[in-house]
Amino acid sequence: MSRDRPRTRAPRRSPDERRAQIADVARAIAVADGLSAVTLRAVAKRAGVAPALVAHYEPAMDVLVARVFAGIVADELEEVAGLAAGLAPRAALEAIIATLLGGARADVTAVWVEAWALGRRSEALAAEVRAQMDAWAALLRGVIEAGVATGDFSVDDAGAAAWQLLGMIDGLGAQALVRWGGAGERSELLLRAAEGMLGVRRGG
Amino acid sequence: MSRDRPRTRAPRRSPDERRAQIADVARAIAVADGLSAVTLRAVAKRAGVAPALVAHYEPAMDVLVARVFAGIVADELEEVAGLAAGLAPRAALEAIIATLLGGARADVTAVWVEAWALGRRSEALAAEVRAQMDAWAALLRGVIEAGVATGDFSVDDAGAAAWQLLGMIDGLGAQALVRWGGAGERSELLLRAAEGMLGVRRGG
DNA sequence: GCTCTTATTGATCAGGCGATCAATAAGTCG
DNA sequence: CGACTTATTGATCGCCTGATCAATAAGAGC
Repeated sequence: MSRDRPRTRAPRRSPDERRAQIADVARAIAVADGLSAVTLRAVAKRAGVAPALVAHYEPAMDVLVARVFAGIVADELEEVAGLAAGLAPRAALEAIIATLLGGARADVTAVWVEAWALGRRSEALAAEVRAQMDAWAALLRGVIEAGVATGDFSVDDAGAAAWQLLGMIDGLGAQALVRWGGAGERSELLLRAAEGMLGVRRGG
Repeated sequence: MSRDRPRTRAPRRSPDERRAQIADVARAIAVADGLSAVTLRAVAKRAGVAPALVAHYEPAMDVLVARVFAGIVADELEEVAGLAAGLAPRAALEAIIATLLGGARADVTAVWVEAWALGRRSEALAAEVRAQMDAWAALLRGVIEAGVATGDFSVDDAGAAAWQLLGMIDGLGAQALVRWGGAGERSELLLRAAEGMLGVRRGG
């Protein structure tokens, strides 16, 4: 009951354990309340530890924030990549779009938007944002190139198309944070737009 | 040279003048350094006035921030609407996309992204974001409906398509903040995507 | 059980934020 | 010229942020 106020000194842990705990706590805060809620004191409080200890393990908070962002986003990428792995290009495209716009991912999208905004003032975060965008674009480019190879897609520059598709996905996801038409309708329309961009033969 | 430190009391102005000056200064700060840089003290400093005076005219800073956001975005909307006013649906679509993604609008896009993020913590701003998104969607819906009427476009739900298109534009604009392929290529691909979504007969 | 390494902490600094209020001074009106 | 309205200010409060450092105590190894 009175456990939340740390009257007692936090139990001594190995640096690795403590580091891991801090990372976990920071991530939980980011998902729940946004990247900007990942502060020295918030992390310390939730970890049941003095603020100075967090500062000890994380000498610069913006680096921690950048790492938290990277972790969240990379996990989602991995999940989606696994999902699309065995599928044919058209099916993979559909699966990716449906998954990302399916709703229930609003928290990750919020993290993206906030990272974009905060990245203007944190070089560490900005660099990580660029890296994660690269990774996503690479995934999409792979799918598009596969589709070009099979003849499903017809596009000159797969890399450019991948960036474009990524932008469209991000934009619609962000929009969903504020206003939602039905999720089904959203992915349906985006799929048609993507097909138009990728030169899919309609009804194929 | 030493004018930036206001050794002397600011000249007395009529409330309307002062209000207008504060609004102007706040807007300039937002465009240059982002919405989150619009603080009581920053506005006061740049206006050459004591912080308390700004607080006097703007009892709640988040309301000022929301108003600044609305002003910036509404002006852009008006500009683009005027641009598309006389054009046929296809040409209007092209003009809107080319203008918004043409580059040189990175500052406005940054304001959008930041408003999205900050809106999570400022109800005043969130409401304004919703209102401005509504206005943009209405503009796009008008163009789409006109296109459907002329037979240029073929789409079931013009409203849904408008939201979708808006999301795509926002996403690509935001993406351009971080990474840019050529601007020309960007609008070209988006146009194709939009055509796919709107059911444009290719080569028409 | 004693020693010694080190994980942990309290205190504190320097800075930023929004907001409030009595005091001041600049004009305006009689 | 004097009185009065009010635009403007300085001082201050309370809260937040990241960061630093000497002091403390927990636990491992001998």
